Amino acid sequence: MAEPPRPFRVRGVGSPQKFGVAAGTLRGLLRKGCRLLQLPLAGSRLCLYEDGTELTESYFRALPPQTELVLLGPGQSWRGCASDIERLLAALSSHRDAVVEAARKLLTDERAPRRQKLLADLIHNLSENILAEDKEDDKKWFEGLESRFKNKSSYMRHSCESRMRGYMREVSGFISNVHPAARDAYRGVIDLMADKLKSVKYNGCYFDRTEEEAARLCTVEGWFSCQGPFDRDDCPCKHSINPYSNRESRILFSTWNLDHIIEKKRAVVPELAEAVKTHDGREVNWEYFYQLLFTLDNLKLVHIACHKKTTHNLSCDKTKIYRKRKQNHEIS
DNA sequence: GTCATGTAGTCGATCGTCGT
DNA sequence: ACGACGATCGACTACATGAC
Repeated sequence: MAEPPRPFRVRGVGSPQKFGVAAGTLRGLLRKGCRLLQLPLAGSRLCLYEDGTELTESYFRALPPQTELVLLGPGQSWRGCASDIERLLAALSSHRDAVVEAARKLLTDERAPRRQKLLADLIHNLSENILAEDKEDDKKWFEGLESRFKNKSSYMRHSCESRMRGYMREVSGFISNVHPAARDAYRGVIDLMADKLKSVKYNGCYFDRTEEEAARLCTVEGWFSCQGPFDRDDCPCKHSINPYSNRESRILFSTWNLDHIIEKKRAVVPELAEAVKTHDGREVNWEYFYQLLFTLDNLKLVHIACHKKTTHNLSCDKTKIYRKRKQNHEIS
């Protein structure tokens, strides 16, 4: 029985131009592709654009429609698009200073906003100094910051710490909304959480690229990836940023948010207030609330476009609000 | 408009370290 | 012991966007 034709995107090695080609079999697709790109059928193969895997008939049948493919003529090879990008980057960076200078010259006379943006983005991308860490090696990065900051990582740490302190402040500020009879208990929980926060240095490690891998949110070079909206597993736009790269990225990074999956103000803090009020002799599991408020268990780093300020409609896990009763007595 | 979600920055008090 | 200095930290201000 003949397979129904499915559409694919086919390009050659030499040019990025893509053609829409439909076929039901690998053989059929190859034939049409060769005609389009004027390649001999003998010795030509098709492979995945993404990683260069050569197609077999059975692999072909499993491909989703619109998969991007590269048609290889005899003797040609394709190692995947990564090599494409890397070739481009290598070509650019070997003439980096010259390219930047040329782009700057063009930009001074450029009036069209679209071209202005392209040039500015190019300059921006090429004038990064990602690896520089200390102030003397990248003075521009520190412009506008307090003089006490001497290296990039310590500033990034500070910015994370101050976010955490802000959360803590908000928890403390809620005490006026706590039932008067429960305020002492609430204060007790605040103190425990504050001590814990202090002992882990306000989780400043999340933004610090010099931290060990398990502790930081970024790569060792300082790249952060958007973790996507609270109700998704990934970022649909693949947002990423390296605030260590230049001053502009540093400033831009401040618009990225640590978003509480279970919302701090709508859910966690009110639940904590309720828990200390109606504990019925049970011990409030402050560590659970600590996790929700201050740790990556409940925090996602998101690009502002992935920050949904709408109600999340998530509530705390009722089974974790109180400590489990002790099964056996402690021996002192 | 108000309140919620976030953010950065300034100011001043306090703490800790270092050198005299 | 004392002062200088930087780091730390809370209180405060100001800003943006979204929901209602």
